[in-house]
Amino acid sequence: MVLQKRLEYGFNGYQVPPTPRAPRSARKRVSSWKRNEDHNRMCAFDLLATVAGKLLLEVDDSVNKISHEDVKTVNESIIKTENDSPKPNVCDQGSCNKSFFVSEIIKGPVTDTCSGPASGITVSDCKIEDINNKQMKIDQPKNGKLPVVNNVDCNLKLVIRDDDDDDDEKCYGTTQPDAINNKTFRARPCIGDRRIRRLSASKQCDVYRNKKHGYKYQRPLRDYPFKKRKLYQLDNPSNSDNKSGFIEDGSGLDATSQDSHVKLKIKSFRVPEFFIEIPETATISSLKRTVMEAVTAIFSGELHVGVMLQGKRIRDDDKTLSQTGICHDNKLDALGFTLEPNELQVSSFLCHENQPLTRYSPPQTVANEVVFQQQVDSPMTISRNIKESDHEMSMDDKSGVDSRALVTVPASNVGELAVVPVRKPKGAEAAQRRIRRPFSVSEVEALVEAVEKLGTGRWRDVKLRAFDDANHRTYVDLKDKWKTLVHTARISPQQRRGEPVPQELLDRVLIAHGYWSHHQAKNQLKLNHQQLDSTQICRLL
DNA sequence: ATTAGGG
DNA sequence: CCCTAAT
Repeated sequence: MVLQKRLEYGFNGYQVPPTPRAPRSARKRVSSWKRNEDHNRMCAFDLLATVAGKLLLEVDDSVNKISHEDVKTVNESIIKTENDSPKPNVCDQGSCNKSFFVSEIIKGPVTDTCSGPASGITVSDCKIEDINNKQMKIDQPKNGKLPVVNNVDCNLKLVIRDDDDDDDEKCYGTTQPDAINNKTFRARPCIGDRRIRRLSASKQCDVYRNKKHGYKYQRPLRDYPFKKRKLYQLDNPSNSDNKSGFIEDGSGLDATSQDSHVKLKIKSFRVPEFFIEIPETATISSLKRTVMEAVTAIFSGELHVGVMLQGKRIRDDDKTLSQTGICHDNKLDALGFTLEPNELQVSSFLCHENQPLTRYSPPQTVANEVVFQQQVDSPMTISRNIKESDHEMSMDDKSGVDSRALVTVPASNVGELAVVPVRKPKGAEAAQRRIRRPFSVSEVEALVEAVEKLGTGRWRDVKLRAFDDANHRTYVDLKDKWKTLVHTARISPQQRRGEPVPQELLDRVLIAHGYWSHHQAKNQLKLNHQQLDSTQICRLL
């Protein structure tokens, strides 16, 4: 179709670094994530392009014909200019999964739920509003050539917090556009056993006129790569009243809370790049509208959110946040342990056109994807200042309910759009490797101390003694760490890597190791003697 | 569920 | 950290 021809969408902007790093061992598991997911998916940008194309249908047909050649030229120019592949395709190289990203997490104290398996993070109730509180006035494109809009940057702010109950209601009620869109952006309160709280989103699109090719948005280069933000604790419910919906810092937050929820703040939701064609005679407002609609399309269906931590894909929905290192560990804190701030990235949003809040249950999909979906009535209504809505991340799921069954994608549209963000079952999908969390010196100290007392054969006790509250440290971990500690203590300091462990501790390690090795040997002898004795006794009898 | 070790 | 045989 002509339309398709005219639609050129590219993606050569920033790309999230490949999640799977070089495998560390021969037993490496290739991240099946990408492999499994990308294939049958239409990337969000495809959809955007499609939507944009539909918008263009509104333009007089004759106009389209007239401008066809120009458009072609424009696209080619762009390709050339951007030094991209001849046919920029967002979905190539599986990059479409990385088209969006959100980062910034607010880490809050966690206790009770840390011990339980978590089903993941659920996000919903998304609102999109013009960050500048401006009402979008859109004019219909008239006629003329078709400029190209590319590099549309969208920034969204998502806030996930554990504020209790009805805050969102308040929020929704306070603003006008929300009253209208309330339903629109309302997602289901629950996805499986995950409870959904609120999420705030805002978005802004900016466009500038490209001298030759029409309108082109230019993303600030300084924004690339996306900034990394540190975690900070947040525990002030009043923040939910923050009109802006943003928490700028963690000051004044209660870090002592025994609350077991993690505060997650998502900021800077960016669409690296995509192309939209509009008539060159389009007005600024019409351009805005087109862009808005295209972007809106992302939210018109469902969004699939991938969670990444420290650049690694978190695939196991049942992994608690603490296990992934997101949680704040009070005990460790009390011990003076320092947990590295973790960065959480939520990425890979896919949308499905014309899929308003429908859901079906693909038996074997999206095991590890957080899904939030929403419905958009009219792009026109999407604007205004930022609203907030929180989402609770429920980690107290023990039901074993398969959250995968809650993924949302109308089967009917699956084939049509080929966008099914469905992950192949691929048998028992290998569990994701845990996030590496190097032992801090204080942890090592605690470990040494415990081992000195308990010996090297009672790792469960060691765990209970010194790492009872460190959910991410299993007794196997402790055993492994001891193993490496012993090794570290034996090699020359020059060969050691990572955070240097005080020699004093290493000395203690060697001492304890020697001592307990002896001990164990002695015990073994004892046992052997006892066995012999009993055997002899039996014989005698 | 733990332990113990190799990978 | 992972994987697992052996307890």
